[in-house]
Amino acid sequence: MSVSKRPKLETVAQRAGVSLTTASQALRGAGRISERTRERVLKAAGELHYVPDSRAADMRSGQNREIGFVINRISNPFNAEVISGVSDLLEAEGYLVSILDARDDPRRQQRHLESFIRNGRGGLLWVPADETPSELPGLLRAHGTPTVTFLRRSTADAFDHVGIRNAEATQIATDHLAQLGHRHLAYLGGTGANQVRRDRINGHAAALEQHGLGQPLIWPCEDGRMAGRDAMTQLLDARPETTAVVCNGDMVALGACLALAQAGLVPGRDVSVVGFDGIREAAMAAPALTTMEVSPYELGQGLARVLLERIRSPGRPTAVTEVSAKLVIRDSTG
Amino acid sequence: MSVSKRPKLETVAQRAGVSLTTASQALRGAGRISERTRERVLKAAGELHYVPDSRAADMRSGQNREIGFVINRISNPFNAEVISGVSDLLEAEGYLVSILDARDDPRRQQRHLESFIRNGRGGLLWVPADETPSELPGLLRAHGTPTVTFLRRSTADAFDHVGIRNAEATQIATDHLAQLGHRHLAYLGGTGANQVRRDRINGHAAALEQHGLGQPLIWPCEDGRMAGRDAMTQLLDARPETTAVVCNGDMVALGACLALAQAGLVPGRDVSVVGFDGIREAAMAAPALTTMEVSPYELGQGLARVLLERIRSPGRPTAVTEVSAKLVIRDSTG
DNA sequence: TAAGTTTGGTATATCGTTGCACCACGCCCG
DNA sequence: CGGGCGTGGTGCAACGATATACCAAACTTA
Repeated sequence: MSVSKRPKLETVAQRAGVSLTTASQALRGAGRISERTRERVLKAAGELHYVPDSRAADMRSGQNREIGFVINRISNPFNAEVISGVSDLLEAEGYLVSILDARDDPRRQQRHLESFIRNGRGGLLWVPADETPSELPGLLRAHGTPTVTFLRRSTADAFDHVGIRNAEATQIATDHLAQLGHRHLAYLGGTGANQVRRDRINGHAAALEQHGLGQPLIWPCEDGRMAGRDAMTQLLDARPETTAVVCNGDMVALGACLALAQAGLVPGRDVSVVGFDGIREAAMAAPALTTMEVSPYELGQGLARVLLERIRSPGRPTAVTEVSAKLVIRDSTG
Repeated sequence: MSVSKRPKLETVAQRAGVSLTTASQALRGAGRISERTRERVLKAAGELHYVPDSRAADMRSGQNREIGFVINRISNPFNAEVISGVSDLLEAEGYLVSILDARDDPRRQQRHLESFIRNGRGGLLWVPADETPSELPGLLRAHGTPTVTFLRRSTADAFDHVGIRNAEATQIATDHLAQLGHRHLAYLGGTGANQVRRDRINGHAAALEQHGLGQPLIWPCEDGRMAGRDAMTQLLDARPETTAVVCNGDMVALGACLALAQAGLVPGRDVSVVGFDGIREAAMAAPALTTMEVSPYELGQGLARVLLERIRSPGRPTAVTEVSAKLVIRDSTG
């Protein structure tokens, strides 16, 4: 089978016996075209499997309905649920959302953002990687790309932002544990010194201080179930007096529960575990996970809405939206 | 701050005091440009944060370095690992890979593919959803889009394809269990009647017959850990004589192990579980999962290679590549 | 020294589409 | 019957880049 070329508007126009402009208008429903002609054009287009080349169209019209979402670790359910929310809302508005996974690698992120600019997308949702070179925000601004940062703020806060009230959330979580009578807590998960984790640890520390429980015990680990399990196992070994952990994410928390079970301990009875995110599995796991719920799907929708507003009125001042996490008490604390 | 317009080549050329063509060539390293001039152009481009608009460039040159990957459920670690493999290889070749998650919804898939064609990507990797309207392959062919289907073949097999020898794999898995002495097996997971699942069930059935173990017991469920857990719990309840299950995926298998543990049973001692995929967690879980390993990351790289060949020589006949899954015996069988 | 060759650079057409100005025609109305 | 208007459509420039042909000057070479 030979390789067919992409059909173009010119061919459609010829087949329908009209001019290029008429064909274009007929297909778009613009201009003033008689019903009879429009049908002829539509028929010709259908027969040729014509689909307009929106790169050419966008170039001419200055429009662009492609949105990029640069995120890290799409396999994390929290991210996947956010992506669902973003996609559903933007697709309903006629946009195409394409996902670029930087996997927390600043170099990959850089490549993705440059490709993104090169391919002239209409808008960008971006979770900045931990070590983002400061020239990137400048680059994005210079191109006037409508941009919303998510979760982590870029150094230059010249963009709209949607995030979580991290300190507040971990403070509530820690307070919950303290009120249950726990005296030896730990903060489990996360690595490095990004703003999000710093805020969460600060909130944790503030609550500890409030209850007179001293300095926080920070136990870092990668994000993920297995990493959480292994870290918790080590923590149990090194600090057996620990009876409660606040986790940096639900996956880590689920891993921690796994470690407890393997050690013959019961989450929620012997050791309490609080998660963070509110992924669907948290509610279904056994034991069901107490967590600081942020409703990732809805969060994604909110994020998408902010981007739409930015696209529709580029001039407005940038806005920062922060949502509160809600303590959902289930069986992993007690 | 006002919204800046995207810098264009013309501005760069003016600033460097050269013609449009010279600027273009200097930036691309094409043509014959003196070192001195090239540096002037590069400097000007840097100062303006210039990034070429590859829509315009591709349009003129007929090139296109954007690849779309239409897949279902990016949160499944198997898919995520495949995506990593695909991205790493294609990005090294200078392509941009964007992910479109159809979430197994034929309508979403349709929208994504149409957007894809509209935006004129350079190549397509595609896991066809279960119920794919037959006009889609025709549409793709009419546009000459280099396309490789993955895992599931589209009805019209006019595309290159990379898949797994499914029947062979489940036959090996089932044989392994039969040789361990199991007599009451079940096939756990998957829904609907797609080709992949049918093949796997056929392989399972063939091995059963070979060992004189009668008809297969099919126990469907959605893909995912919690779904696998719940299905296994029901299976244990309905068919307590079952001592071994072949699973449609590692996530289901991990869920099955969860169900066993909750029922006070030990995977690999009381009931044997074989997974399918070979995701990283399979090796790290407790108990470590026996599985039919297909090395998703490498599989993704192979998939990307097939697409590259198709792009580089569009005329060659289409090829079907099938990889064998390898039985990796760990602790969940015995 | 005339003719060829290399070096460094420019002018112009072109990719596929849309925006805009404009035109031909028929009709209505004073 | 001339002017205004609505209807249906066309032609051309433009979006931002690259491909191609071409050109002027400097340098070889016979």
